Amino acid sequence: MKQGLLTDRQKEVLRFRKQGLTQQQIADIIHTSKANVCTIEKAAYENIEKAKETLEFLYTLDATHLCTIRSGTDLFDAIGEIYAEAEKIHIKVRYDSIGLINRLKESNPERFKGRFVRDDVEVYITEEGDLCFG
Amino acid sequence: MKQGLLTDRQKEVLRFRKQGLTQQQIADIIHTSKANVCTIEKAAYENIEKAKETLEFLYTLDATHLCTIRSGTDLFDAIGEIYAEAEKIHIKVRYDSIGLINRLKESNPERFKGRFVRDDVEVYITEEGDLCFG
DNA sequence: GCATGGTTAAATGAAATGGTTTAAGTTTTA
DNA sequence: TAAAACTTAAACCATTTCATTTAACCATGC
Repeated sequence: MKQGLLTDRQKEVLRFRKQGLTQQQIADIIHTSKANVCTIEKAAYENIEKAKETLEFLYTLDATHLCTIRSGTDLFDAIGEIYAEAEKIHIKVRYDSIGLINRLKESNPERFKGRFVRDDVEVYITEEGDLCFG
Repeated sequence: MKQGLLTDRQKEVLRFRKQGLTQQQIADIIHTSKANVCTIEKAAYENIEKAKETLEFLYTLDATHLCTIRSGTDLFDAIGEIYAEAEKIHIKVRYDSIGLINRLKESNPERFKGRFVRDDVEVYITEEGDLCFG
């Protein structure tokens, strides 16, 4: 059965990985080679990427591009920029500073290092003031 | 090119639809039958569903199930329940009431009708107090 | 050096997906 | 009610995807 993008095999491997098993250990359990476990895991992450990109497209469908937060930017400067840009187009952002930082961080936790942005972040906003990040 | 789950064809159709065109109008523009536009559009929504399910799986991988908000529940009762359940397992929710309602609503806007929940919503929480909805 | 953990490339077969047509159905609405 | 809008089913073919194997390749740590 395949509910979602991930195959049963891929979910199985991800779960074992989450438990801290090595690829070799997993290979032994599911009776295949570690190379295969590696490729299955890799395919899983590619599928997850695709899923994220798909939903991002959805956002851009009814949201307009607000601004780009450049890599290296301080988080607090970033939210300042977001508020400023939103004001320019007369949309009130639906989040306070704290909420905004939380939204940013949870959109893709790996993208932040402490107070700094690691990669460029595209910011979209809906007419209702909801934010999406790409 | 296919960046994400949706094919170029599918994105094209979704964009035209967002502009309010009928399937027949789109069919004329892209030189095919309206039946085909229908199936393309349908496939697009199936892919979007898959994308959502995929990310939901990711959440459940490192989040634990907190509670189920039953269809018909008042939103304000729902957030009360969420706070109560989180307290039981000694996790502090990372959102205030307003932020929590926003998170809920944007997780799947069609699922809410005014102050009420239309379909059951599964609530997951991470150790850090982040919430996900399934 | 050599065991361990991880990654990569090439090849293969089975399964699925995507776009298409044709043709038969609903539902909506003017 | 009749036209317009939308949905569904069946069949076709080309392309892609998945899991798999084998065999090689980089690190790291002892």
